[in-house]
This record gives sequence, structure tokens and C-alpha cells, in this order.
Amino acid sequence: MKSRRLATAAHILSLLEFEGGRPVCSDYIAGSVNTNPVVVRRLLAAMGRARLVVAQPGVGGGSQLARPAHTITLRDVYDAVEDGPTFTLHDDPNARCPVGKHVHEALLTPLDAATEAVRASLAAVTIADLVKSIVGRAGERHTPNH
Amino acid sequence: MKSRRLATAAHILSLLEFEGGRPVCSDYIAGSVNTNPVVVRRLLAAMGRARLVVAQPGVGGGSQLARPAHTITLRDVYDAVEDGPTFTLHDDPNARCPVGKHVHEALLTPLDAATEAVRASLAAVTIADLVKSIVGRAGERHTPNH
DNA sequence: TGTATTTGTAACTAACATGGTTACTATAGC
DNA sequence: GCTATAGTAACCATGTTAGTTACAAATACA
Repeated sequence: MKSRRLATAAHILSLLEFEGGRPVCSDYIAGSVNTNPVVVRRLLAAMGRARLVVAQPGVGGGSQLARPAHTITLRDVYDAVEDGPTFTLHDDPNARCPVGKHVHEALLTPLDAATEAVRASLAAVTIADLVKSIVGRAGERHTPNH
Repeated sequence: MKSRRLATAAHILSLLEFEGGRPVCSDYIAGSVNTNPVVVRRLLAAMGRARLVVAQPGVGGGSQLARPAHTITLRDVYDAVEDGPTFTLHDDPNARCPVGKHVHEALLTPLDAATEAVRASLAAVTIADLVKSIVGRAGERHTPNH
């Protein structure tokens, strides 16, 4: 997976937490992430479907975390924004060769285990952890100077 | 990573082991994998640079495992054929926002840990394990009918 | 020595994934 | 009604991947 969705989504959620719970609009978030607001809204929509954030349209609207930041792990984010498994089987090995016929079944368990290992590893870190790490490095607070 | 290189490379190495040590040419392997011989040669070249296989050109040439199959893990294969980390940081977050300025540093450790978790998980399975699993399912041996 | 076989690699193409952009509708507050 | 915002469709640019053709280098063998 060479996508940057996990990193971008984690950035978005960290910013929501950093902003202290006020609704934050996609334009503002896009200014921090340095991308297009639609990209942000796409990720927020995916995370909304996973019940990680809630959004409200209209004046003064925006997105907020749907749960406390210490209950949202990077595994939740991964599941919300990355689709499909990390590793993919190759197409149509030759079933007339014993190896080709059974290699998919033989690989299934190890590749699934690798994906689960990723998810387990990501589960160890929460959005609250990230914000704590960010604030610790910043030595300052609440001065998002866009 | 949506690439099929790990699965294809594991197939190739399993076939080399299955063939019992004789040099196997890329044309024959491509018949089992069901792809183009050049795709096979590209993966074999990468695995050759990682000292997992050795190859010989010329009549009767081909590739063989460079080490016993029980000493080659899927982590070795992953390192040989998949380039770069599994997760990528996003580009140029806004350094004038505290979150944008430090989110990369905060994410580095968890994302590296996730990549290491993948590698550790893959290290638990060897090519010998795969071949054993394949042969067990096949109930037959040495009849690669291409 | 010459021919056939095979690796290794470059160059090109096609298909697909990803992110960026524009544009639009629906919704909500003022 | 006006403005701001989410959500989403549509399209485009870019990059990655696998597939393909072509060819030089190496090797075995007659």
C-alpha cells in the first residue's frame, strides 16, 4: 500500500482533537494538511461511515470526533480509510501445475496473518497519543497560523 | 501495497523448491505462474541481488534456490521484491500549524512499527513451509503438467 | 567454432490506483 | 433569502504495476 490515506486521516483526526472539540471545516483542515478540501471531505466521509467523526453542514458547521481521542486507534483509522488487504494474491496460477493449483491456499494464511499484524500494531496507538506527541514537540498550543 | 510481487515471488521460490534443485528456466516458471517470462526474470533478478536464488544463463540453465528452503522466509522475499515501506507519509503538511509541523515525527514511530510487524509476521513462514502446505493439498508430486 | 538456449535489462504500452480539481446538490444557521 | 458547509459525482494528471518486445551477454554443446 503506497497510499498516504492513513497518514492524512491521522493528521485530520489529530487536528480535530487539537482544536478542542469545536467543529472544524474541511477548508481549514485542508490548509493544515496542505491538500484540496475535497480530499479531506472524502476521508472525513469514510471516517464518518466508520463512526469516528460526525459532521454538520451549514454555517459554523464542520467535523468533530465522534468519540474521545483516546478510544480511537490507528487501526480504526486504517479500517476506515484503507480498503482491501495489504497483500494481494496473483492472478490465475496454472492449475495444471501442483504448485500453481495450491499456492493461493498456502499463501492465504500467512498473508492474512501479515494484515492482522499490521492492524494489531496500529491498535497500540491512539489519536490522543499522537496529539500528545505533537504537542510535546511543539511546546506551544492553539496557535494554528494558517 | 496492492502489488502482487510478494505472492508471485513466493510462488516462484516454491516452484524452485518443488522441482528438487534442478535449474528451472523462466519460461517454465512463467507457465506455472501464468505470466510473462520477463516478469519472472525481473523478480528472480531482485531475489538474486538478495542472494535468495542463483541463476545460470545458457543451455540447460535457469534458477535455483541459493539456500535451503527452510532458511528462506517470506520476510526475506518481501525485503527482496517489495521496495519501500508499506505506509507512506503525506506530502508537505503546513509547517505554520503545530499539527502540520509535527505530525510526521509523531507518525514515524507507529508507521515504522507497523512495517516491522509485517516483516516479523512474514518471518514466521518459510518456503519449505509453503511447499509442505502445497504438497499436502496436492496429494501428488512431480507432475507439473504445463 | 558456431548455434541454440537462457539470463538480464532496456524500452514501450496498457491498465489501474491515487490524489487533485471543478462543479453541483443538500443542508443548516443567520 | 443568503451564506457557508458537507457530500459526491465527474474528470484529469500522475505514478505504479504488469505485460510485451527486443536485444546483448553468457553458456553449453555439437
